[in-house]
Amino acid sequence: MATKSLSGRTATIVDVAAEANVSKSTVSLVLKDSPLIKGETADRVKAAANKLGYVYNRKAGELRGNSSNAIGVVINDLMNPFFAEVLVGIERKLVDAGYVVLMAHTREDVGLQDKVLQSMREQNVAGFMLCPALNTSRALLKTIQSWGIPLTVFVRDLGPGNYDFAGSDSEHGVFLATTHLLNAGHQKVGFLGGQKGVVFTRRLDGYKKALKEKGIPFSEDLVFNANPSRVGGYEAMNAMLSAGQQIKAAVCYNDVAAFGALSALGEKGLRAGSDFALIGFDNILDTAHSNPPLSTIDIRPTDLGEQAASILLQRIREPDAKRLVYTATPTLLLRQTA
Amino acid sequence: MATKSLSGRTATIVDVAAEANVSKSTVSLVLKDSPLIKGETADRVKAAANKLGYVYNRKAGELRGNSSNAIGVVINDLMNPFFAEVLVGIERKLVDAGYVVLMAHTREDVGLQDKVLQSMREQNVAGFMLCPALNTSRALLKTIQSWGIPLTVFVRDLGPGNYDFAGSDSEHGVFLATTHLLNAGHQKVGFLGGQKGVVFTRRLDGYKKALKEKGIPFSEDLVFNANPSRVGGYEAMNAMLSAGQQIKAAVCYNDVAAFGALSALGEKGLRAGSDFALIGFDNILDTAHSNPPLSTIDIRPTDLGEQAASILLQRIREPDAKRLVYTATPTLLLRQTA
DNA sequence: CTGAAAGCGCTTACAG
DNA sequence: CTGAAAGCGCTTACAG
Repeated sequence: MATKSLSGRTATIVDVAAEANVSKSTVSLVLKDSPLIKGETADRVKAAANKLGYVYNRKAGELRGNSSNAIGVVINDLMNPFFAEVLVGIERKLVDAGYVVLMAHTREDVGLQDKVLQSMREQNVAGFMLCPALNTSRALLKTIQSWGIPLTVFVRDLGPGNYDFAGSDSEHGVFLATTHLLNAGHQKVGFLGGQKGVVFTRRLDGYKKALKEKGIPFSEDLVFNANPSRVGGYEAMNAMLSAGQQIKAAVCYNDVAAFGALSALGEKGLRAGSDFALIGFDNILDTAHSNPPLSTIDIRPTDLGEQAASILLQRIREPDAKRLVYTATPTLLLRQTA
Repeated sequence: MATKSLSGRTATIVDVAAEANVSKSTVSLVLKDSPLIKGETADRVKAAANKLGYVYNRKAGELRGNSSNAIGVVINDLMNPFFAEVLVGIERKLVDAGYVVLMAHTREDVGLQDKVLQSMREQNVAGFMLCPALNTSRALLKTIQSWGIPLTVFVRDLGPGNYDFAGSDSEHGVFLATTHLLNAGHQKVGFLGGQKGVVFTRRLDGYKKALKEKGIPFSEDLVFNANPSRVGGYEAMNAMLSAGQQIKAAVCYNDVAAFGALSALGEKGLRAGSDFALIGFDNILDTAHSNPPLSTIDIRPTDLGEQAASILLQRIREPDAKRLVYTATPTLLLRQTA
């Protein structure tokens, strides 16, 4: 029996062809459900493949056809739930479309980022989804583009230029949050957390714009920088509280910083919502059941991931389409902290 | 010039060979820094490769050599920070070892899980890292083993059997937490969150064991099942509070459920630590700055991920080594909620 | 120390 | 409707 002859070796289309008494071209055609092969033959081939435990060798197929079904996704801060949620959206969309995701986590290390990008290139990915590490040089854009592999940048942009991008309207989001706090009668609204990068600048711009519209001068003294993390938010809130400025309201760089702030507030016996008004940014899942539930700017993280992936898929289909962009419209979501 | 002749096409070792006036075998050898080729020749080849913008085609190399540098990692609940942290550990270890990770998220969908596993198999992965979806059949183990691809299961085991595994001592962890609460003088200690699967059973066993050691009878009435999520924890705590049982202490299935519980407590004006004693499980990053900071059972999630990856790497090196297991020793980490 | 040759497992025109 | 043949870009004995 043909089965015996394999002896350990994994079956190939040649084995299947022999077992089914057809040529390997026929097997190849059957595997992709080509209408060229008549039903009876196809059935025979499938039975043979089954019998031999044949597994398609995608590597060989792709080498020959010069195709690829892998997408390289690079994320920098998976410890932040926001990015985990975005990744879930990306993965879902990509897998639904028949792709497979090559994932890399670079923890803001530009050198590592270069390395994984290069590695993904060697793997011959069909496209890149990149959320650039904090100090990424704009030159990276040209480099990747010169490789001729579709790219969509997400969340953090790389400055002006002709590249596909999916993100949110940071400026408008913070504008909404700040305006809400100002309208609620707070004279001094602080800005808490975050410190560098394009996103920070945009968010601070939204804050400034809201102040300006109310005729309130911007003051650096109300801005408390910190890592966009829980610890960062915690420290920034402590700094804010001990600055002797009587600040009673703040908009946060992101939800995770807001959580840290909530912790600092609680430690001082203060309750967000009554003693201090706080608004986050992102609307990660955790915000719905934090203590207390956080008011935030909703940019639907998972949906953002799906949209970003959709852009890449469209770019792959239409390499010459003009610039593709998705900007999540932020929405003010009031819960209990403001 | 050779460069011109490529015209769009991407350079191969044949092009590099022509440019450097050597054979393609020599180029191949130079690319892997073989000592067989003398320095001068190697330099010439490298210069040529550089000049042509040559990119190694790993797919072709692996096809020929029947090797693979991709590891398939399947996660089920990336929205839970615990798994995100484990994934970070896995990814770090694997990338350090020169591998690339093919990641899939199956959101507890057994059908999807089968599909992605199959897809990864076609990609010819060098190994699998699997955290099985909740209702995974034990038969999956045999299936994957029959494929002859190294596998390490992590966090959720698949029952008794001869397979590599990395997890934590759930029973002992919950035992420590329960005992601590009991020793603190709490008569009624509740068990909050979680509801099915091997991990749940183990954790509940630890709870029972602690009670037994103190001569306290186990009562189903103190167990409040719920999804191992924030909402779940929130609802379970509400049920616990309104059960009219005067429960003042509880150990939680995991940190995320504990966060939900914290939220429910806060809503009722209760402060964990003084009004209610609460202990989580996992020690995810968020616990250090929750409101208030959560006492928990530390199993070092990222480290767990690294250990799990190490096991797979070792299995790849030594296919015939005997069963490899890592069990994180849980440690009681007291912060402010207990 | 380097080259010629065979082959990894597929796909894709091209015949018939 | 199916088969024979060439080739995707590498690697690896084998000569020399």
